[in-house]
Amino acid sequence: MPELAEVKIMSEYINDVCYDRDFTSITLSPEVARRLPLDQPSDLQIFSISSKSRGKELLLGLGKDSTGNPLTISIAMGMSGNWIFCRRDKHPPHSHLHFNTIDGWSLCLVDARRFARWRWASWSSSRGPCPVSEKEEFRSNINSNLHKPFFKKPIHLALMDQTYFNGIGNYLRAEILFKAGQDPFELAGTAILNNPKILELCSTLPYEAYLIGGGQLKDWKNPFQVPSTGFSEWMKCYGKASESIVDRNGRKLWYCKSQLKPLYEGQTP
DNA sequence: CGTCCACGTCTAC
DNA sequence: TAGACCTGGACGG
Repeated sequence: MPELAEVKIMSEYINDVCYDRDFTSITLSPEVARRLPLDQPSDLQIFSISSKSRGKELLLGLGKDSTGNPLTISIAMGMSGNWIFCRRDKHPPHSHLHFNTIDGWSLCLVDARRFARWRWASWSSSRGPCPVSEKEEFRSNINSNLHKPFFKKPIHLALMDQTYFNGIGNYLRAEILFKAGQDPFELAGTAILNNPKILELCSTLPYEAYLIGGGQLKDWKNPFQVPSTGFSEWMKCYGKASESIVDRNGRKLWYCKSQLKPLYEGQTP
């Protein structure tokens, strides 16, 4: 579920609810304990929690270990992951990772489909810069690599690749291509060179989605419980467009032929 | 009841 | 480049 906007909202939620809290333990549900262990360092008795996001990746900071090294957990939220801060005796269904305070509260990762992943690590080296919080690095990372074979794939596939487009997912892909008037089947390198709107929208659209409270489509709900009314109107293409195909990776690509620049009219996949 | 579908990665032929 | 990994909601019979 969550793409850049939703992960950024979650990160701010975590900072909000964990501010000035003391945590003492990390616990896992039996469903995930074997597959995704997260052993608590023996010298980690009392810790704080702070959060950052970078594209679709979330990084929890738990202070430093006894030798001064920062303790961080890298988390990917999968399709249905979200966070809730609640009493320790009132964990909601499907809460699989819990950070427990000394006074009976828990920060819970709730994830019905269990696609979320976590590990003791810093930022993943396989993900590129964040198009929103590291806009210039995001752009230069792409512009300085445009000659590489990676950019010979169609733009609709390149946009889903987290090594360059960290944070872009299926609904943002559809909205970016649509609002850029971009033929989804043009090769990524030439599309990016000829249509500056693409990279610009990679930054502005996730930020817009963030400002209106995220994409509250199905199971994902803004943990701040902000009444989000505008999202279905903000979304112009995903789930609405006249055309869709299943892409090479099995994801549904939504696009609208009538919005393409004249150059591309009449062309077919 | 059943089938299809979902905002994402992973790993294994 | 399929599948594997999962649950639940929508919708059809």
